[in-house]
Amino acid sequence: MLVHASVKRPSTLGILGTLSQIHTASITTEFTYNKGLEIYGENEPADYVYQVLDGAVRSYKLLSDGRRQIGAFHLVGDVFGLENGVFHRFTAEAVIDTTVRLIKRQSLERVANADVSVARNLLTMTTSSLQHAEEHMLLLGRKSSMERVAAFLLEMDRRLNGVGLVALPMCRRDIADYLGLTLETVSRVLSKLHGIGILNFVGTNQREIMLVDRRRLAEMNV
Amino acid sequence: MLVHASVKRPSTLGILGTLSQIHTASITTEFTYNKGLEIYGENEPADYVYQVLDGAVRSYKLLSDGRRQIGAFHLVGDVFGLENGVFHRFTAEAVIDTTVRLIKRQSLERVANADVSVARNLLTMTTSSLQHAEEHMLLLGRKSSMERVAAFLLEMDRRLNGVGLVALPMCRRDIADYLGLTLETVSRVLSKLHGIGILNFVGTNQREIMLVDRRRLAEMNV
DNA sequence: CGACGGGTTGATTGTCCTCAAAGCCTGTGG
DNA sequence: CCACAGGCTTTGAGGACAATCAACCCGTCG
Repeated sequence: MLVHASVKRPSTLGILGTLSQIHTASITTEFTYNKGLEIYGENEPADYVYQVLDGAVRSYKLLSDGRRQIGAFHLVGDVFGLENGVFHRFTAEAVIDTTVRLIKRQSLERVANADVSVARNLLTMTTSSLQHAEEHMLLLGRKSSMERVAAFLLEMDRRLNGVGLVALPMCRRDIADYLGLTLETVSRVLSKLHGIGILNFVGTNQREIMLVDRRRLAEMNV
Repeated sequence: MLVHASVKRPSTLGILGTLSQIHTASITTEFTYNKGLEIYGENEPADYVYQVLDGAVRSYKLLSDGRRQIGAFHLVGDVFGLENGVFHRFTAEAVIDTTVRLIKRQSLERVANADVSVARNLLTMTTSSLQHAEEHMLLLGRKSSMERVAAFLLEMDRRLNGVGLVALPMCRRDIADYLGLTLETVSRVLSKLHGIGILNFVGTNQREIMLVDRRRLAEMNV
């Protein structure tokens, strides 16, 4: 695997496209990370805020013995690395080859201090991260392996257009570390869901999943 | 148990005492909830924001079959119910008799729209909730029962003044639902920690805990 | 006193983890 | 074109940790 990151064309878009209020000359840059590359590390200075243009990113924390908890996957369009603080609280890595747009945190803060609507936008994005984390605590604390996987598939379906055909960018281990399970358990549950006719595997690798019966899947998600 | 809530003296303090920027005439009110009383329910309109003046509050979500995940305990000084949205995402209940200060969400938003420093304060509070949730995902997803209880005791010690004597306001079931365990497991782990000389039970009920060896406790928290 | 809420402890069960092996696909190099 | 290595996934067997079910204890309060 190639292990390097390449700078692409700089641009002067509204901040991360999402904070469209800012049409001042805030310079944003594009950057491509190869699969597996670290974008930033936990406790590193949070100098930039990112948006996924193509690909997928995992944000995770590690325990000292290597146990990993993925807090979120960031898909196309998602903003991540917005810490509202000096340091990153997660490590972020490219799940597959991934292109991001980035902007200096300082530029963002400068504008937010002057413009209330931008500040409110930062608050909205932070709140939606919080909401996701709150739902995920419920999943991690109280749901069975079956319920976790069902919730995961429905979340991915929703976020990847919701057409019932889910092309997962991440491997079983990533899914497991997101759901607080082992990769074997994830694999077993998926096999079981396949066995009872709720999903089918499409194509050659096992990452493309057709949700045959989303109603029944939703029922498993309590 | 008495089941009623009583209004106390209204006051015109800076918003919740915490958002001290607001010395406008934003009316705040005090209110007392008896032990076990609901302060607001999940999905109810979020008309007020609260601050604990005395007592303790639990915020939780329920699954349809009654499984409960407590997302946070709110202790004296903490602000809660700040949803930045129209609806509450948790149910909040008084763990013990609890007095809160409250302010209308609308007043808060009105000021935040005019004053960037207030908006930034809302963002800071939301960010610190997010940070707590992120740490808690790691705990719920990847830590053993021993590690969870150790983390809990250290968190409570820190938030209740950090003198090593922890007077827990909540019962074992609340702790369990916060840590993603059963009350029996919590009890067993506490007994074990007592057995190996890390903590002592003080007084007649089992809620007052002396942390004899915080260093060793911290080591269990990975 | 007796009921009740809260806590501890014991016995057993069950879910998920661990360890292990094998299959499949991709890419690489002869 | 084939052989082979490596990454990823599945599947099986056995084990461990926490859940479940149950009994009992202790204070408090009516």
